[in-house]
Amino acid sequence: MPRPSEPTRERIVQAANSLFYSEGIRRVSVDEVAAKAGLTKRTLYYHFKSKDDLVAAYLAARDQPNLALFRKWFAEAEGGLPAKVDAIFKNLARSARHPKWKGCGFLRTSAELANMPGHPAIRIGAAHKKKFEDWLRATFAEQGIADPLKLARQILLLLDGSFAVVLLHRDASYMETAGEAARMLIETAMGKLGRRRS
Amino acid sequence: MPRPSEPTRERIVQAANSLFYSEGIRRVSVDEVAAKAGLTKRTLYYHFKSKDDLVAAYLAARDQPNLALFRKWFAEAEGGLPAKVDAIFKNLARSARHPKWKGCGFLRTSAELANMPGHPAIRIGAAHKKKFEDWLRATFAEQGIADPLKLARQILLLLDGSFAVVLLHRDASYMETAGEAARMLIETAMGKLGRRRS
DNA sequence: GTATGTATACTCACCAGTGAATATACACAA
DNA sequence: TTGTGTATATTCACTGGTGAGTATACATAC
Repeated sequence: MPRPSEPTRERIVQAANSLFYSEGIRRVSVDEVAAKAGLTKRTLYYHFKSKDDLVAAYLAARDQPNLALFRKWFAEAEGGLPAKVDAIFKNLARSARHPKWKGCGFLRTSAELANMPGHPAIRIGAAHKKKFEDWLRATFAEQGIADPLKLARQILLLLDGSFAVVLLHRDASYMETAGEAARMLIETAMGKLGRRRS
Repeated sequence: MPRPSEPTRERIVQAANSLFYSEGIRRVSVDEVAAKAGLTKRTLYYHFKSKDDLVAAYLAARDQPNLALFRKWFAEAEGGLPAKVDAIFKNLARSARHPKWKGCGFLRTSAELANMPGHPAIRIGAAHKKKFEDWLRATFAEQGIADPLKLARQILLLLDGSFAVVLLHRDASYMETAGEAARMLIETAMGKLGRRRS
């Protein structure tokens, strides 16, 4: 059946997403992706010019939904800035307890491609993290925080650290530890910590 | 020439270390490791029973030296606890600027093997991080910090976060940002922050 | 009747692991 | 001191399997 066109491409990307994310890009063959999408490899190569191209599409497809989720968790949380950021880590901890969770697709791809610094997939990952950092920075700036970029980067470090550590230890409680640290850094930056000790 | 025995095994592990670290365990073939070590694949398989076994040996060989380096940087740094921990991040930033630097071998391997949670290589990586965390915790406990484990985990998160982020962005300045965050968390835990704002 | 898709069936390269044979060093015996 | 056995160490040549990418042909829609 010809003529599905865009739906077909979409189906391939979804199959790639599912397989690449859960098993890694090197371990999964193009044939497997094609089979999962319900078509042959040759058809897949009609829609994508190479496996690298497919990998890039896989990551590009994760960009927006991931960011949207973070923004949603932030927006829906009760409380001030520290609590709203903390909510991101709490929600992430919940996700991380699902057995199919395998860390951050962008970071894992960058780890697999560490010997190819200019690879398109890495640029997509870097852009993704940059967008998250930018959003945090803008949010902190709105709240009048003195060095919003620095704080945004610190939160990003805690976030990506918890992806890595939780993946290694399979212990989602590290996400909550990261959230607490984030809270504390934000509170400090907001100058709310003078009242802590006596 | 028989009779080198241990030196030979050592040479293989060093070749594996160099190749696996710089290109990833999946991308490097056993033949390549053997060639780099100056012998044939069959000889390599005399010393190691499988590629997985070789990967495990590669990581096991990185465990002690890595930890020793962190302890050395800590010990040699001037100043109090925050400054000594910060020194680890500063030194790491210096390492990370070398072009051959490719992040943390343990984390990258765990990212490549994310679909095999029980893999020996992952257990070695997890044990390595645990050792680092334990050392930090003990150090903080000696200084009378209230919740030394929590603080140790927060530092670990910043450390591993900076590995991941610097690898992705190829921007070592994130290491220094992580160091600042670590400093701040330690100072807060030491109760030295009350004097900051009027 | 030409664009767009899709499938069958291939090529060529690579790769983990093995079979069978060989070379060396050392122990002990003659 | 010279021979001989045995564990150690190494090689060459191979197998079975997989993987990325392609040549060619066929089908459908407009």
